[in-house]
Amino acid sequence: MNTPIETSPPPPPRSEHDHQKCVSEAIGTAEHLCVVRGVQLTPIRHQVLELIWESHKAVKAYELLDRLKPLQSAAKPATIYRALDFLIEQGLIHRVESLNAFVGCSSSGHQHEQLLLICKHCNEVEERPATEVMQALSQELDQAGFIVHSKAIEIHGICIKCVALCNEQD
Amino acid sequence: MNTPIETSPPPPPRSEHDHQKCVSEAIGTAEHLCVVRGVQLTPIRHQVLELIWESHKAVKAYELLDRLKPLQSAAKPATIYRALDFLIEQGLIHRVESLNAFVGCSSSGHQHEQLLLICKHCNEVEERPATEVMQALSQELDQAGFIVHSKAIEIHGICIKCVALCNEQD
DNA sequence: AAATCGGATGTTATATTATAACTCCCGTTA
DNA sequence: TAACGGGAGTTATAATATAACATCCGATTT
Repeated sequence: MNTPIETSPPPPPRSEHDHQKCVSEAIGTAEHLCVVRGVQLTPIRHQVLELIWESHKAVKAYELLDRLKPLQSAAKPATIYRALDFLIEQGLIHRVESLNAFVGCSSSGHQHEQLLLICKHCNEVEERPATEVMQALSQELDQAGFIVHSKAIEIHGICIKCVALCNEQD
Repeated sequence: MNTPIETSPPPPPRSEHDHQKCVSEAIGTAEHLCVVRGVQLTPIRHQVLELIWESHKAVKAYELLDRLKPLQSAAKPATIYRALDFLIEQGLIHRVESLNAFVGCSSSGHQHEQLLLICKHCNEVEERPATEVMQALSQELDQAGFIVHSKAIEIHGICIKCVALCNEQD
């Protein structure tokens, strides 16, 4: 019982998941949402979103700038920050406040406010809807009489993939 | 039945609470903890802590620097950042990640990780232990197999005191 | 076609936040 | 006294972010 050679896709390089799928879903959703909302996912914004989605790691603005320059030779800090502002407004990326960095949002259409689990080892950021946490949080905020505009819930530590690999302390 | 003049303290300026009590408790706790832990709450560190405790607002590092200079003419950015690093390490202040700012911690002795409710109107920061939220969060993180090092839970909005005052949008 | 308008981008400059690296001082200890 | 270690002084610079104004370009109106 051999695996059929002709249909098996090449495995993703160093990771266990099909990252192309992550990217195409995210970009596809973004394109769709922007059409629906009547806003422009311009070439620059599209490129920045793609650069962010090259990995699940949080990326710095100036790192994005360096990576954008080969594609947009006129790119300056304002170029990046404007694109980031747009992508955040549209809920297509998260700003990771505790890192001054940015990461793609997997649930752009749905609720945007999630737990972010930030791994110090691999630097990847995992989003979790964490409905029970959010529910308890809503209750707490109601009790406090606090009118919420936005939430940043950022947990730093070691992700499950890295826990296995790293037994030295961080 | 007149109030006894000789014992009534002057009311705190624009606020409903006895802020001197906040300050003296915080400073007292800090002094005590530093002795217990065998670390030095040096004059500079003490002054920075006092400056932070002048209000419940989140304060910027360079704003603290400006306010420290009259007391420590040699103060430079490093002076402030070293003091802030120390105070954070000792759990005496919070760094508000989403503002790049700092605020006193009211529960220095106890658990340090709390909800921070950050009012956009008055800029004050309220800490809340929010045990139910924290419990749900612990469960969520256990389920995710994530080893926690630190948490930042920051909610932006309008606090209950300001909701009454401000009906224009923010 | 010309005028105009708004959104996006180009461009220059600068503000804000934070750290590196090296020195000095001072009190403790070997 | 010498060595050490923590705290602070000092200089320089890195990293992050925004302001302000000019230009371009496509859509709409005149």
